[in-house]
Amino acid sequence: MPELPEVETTLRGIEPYISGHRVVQLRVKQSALRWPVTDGLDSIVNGQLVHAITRRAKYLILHLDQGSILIHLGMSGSLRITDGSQVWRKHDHIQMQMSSGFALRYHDPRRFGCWLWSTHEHSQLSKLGPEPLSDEFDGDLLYRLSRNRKTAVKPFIMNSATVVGVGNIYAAESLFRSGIRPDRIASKISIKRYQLLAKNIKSILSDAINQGGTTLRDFVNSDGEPGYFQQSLDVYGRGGQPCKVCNRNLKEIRLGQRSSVFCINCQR
DNA sequence: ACACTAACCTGCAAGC
DNA sequence: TGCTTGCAGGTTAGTG
Repeated sequence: MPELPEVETTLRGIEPYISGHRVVQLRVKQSALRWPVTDGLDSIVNGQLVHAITRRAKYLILHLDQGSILIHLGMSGSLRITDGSQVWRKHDHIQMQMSSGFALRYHDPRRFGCWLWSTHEHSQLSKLGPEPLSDEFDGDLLYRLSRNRKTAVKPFIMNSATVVGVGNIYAAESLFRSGIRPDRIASKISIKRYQLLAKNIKSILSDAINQGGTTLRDFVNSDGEPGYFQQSLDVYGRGGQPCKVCNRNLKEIRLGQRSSVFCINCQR
């Protein structure tokens, strides 16, 4: 589920219940995630105040008195707020009980996410490119970084060293809206087209964040998964179906082991 | 430095 | 009905 808009929406949903409150208890039922949950995390964080929650790329960072917890939702993770007394569902792996009476529950069937403690900057964050919604990210940057790159443009924009937060869904959608084939070689795209692409990445991501906000009101004791696909997708998941613009059937290929759907007529 | 693959893990849908 | 196969929103470790 989690692309950047979902992570941002999760941050906004949980923030009021966690930030400014103290950790009373942390329970880890399953520590085998992408990396093992930091050993002894319970005793480390117990009693510490959560000062703030921030997001970097698709990571959430809980800032505590002595350090921070780096959380990633992987492919299937989710966070929700409970009153701390709810039964543990299958794949509920971690619960952080706060002094407020609310608790943060981490659910992740595929266990590709992480919960890591560090007293310094987390190493996972050290080589990340700019945030897509920041001024630092623009078409000029894409053009500059793409010189001499022989990779296809889709994996190029999904590479977190280029720009963070562009996952498979939004990569496909922003390339469609920009009229660029996903398999076009990155170095062969003009600066003008990269400017259009950067603009579309920004608008698609911020639209999705705004939509996520409307579908995620019920972060407390909610059973449903965070609303995700409310928006209409033009190409993602629509291989073989007609293009919404020209009606030709959309083509599906694989790039870097990821399915990539596009219109051979609208995207060049 | 770059490009590409395999790997982590479970659930689900499609095909036989 | 049941088994097998392939694929799924992400990221990194390893290979050439």
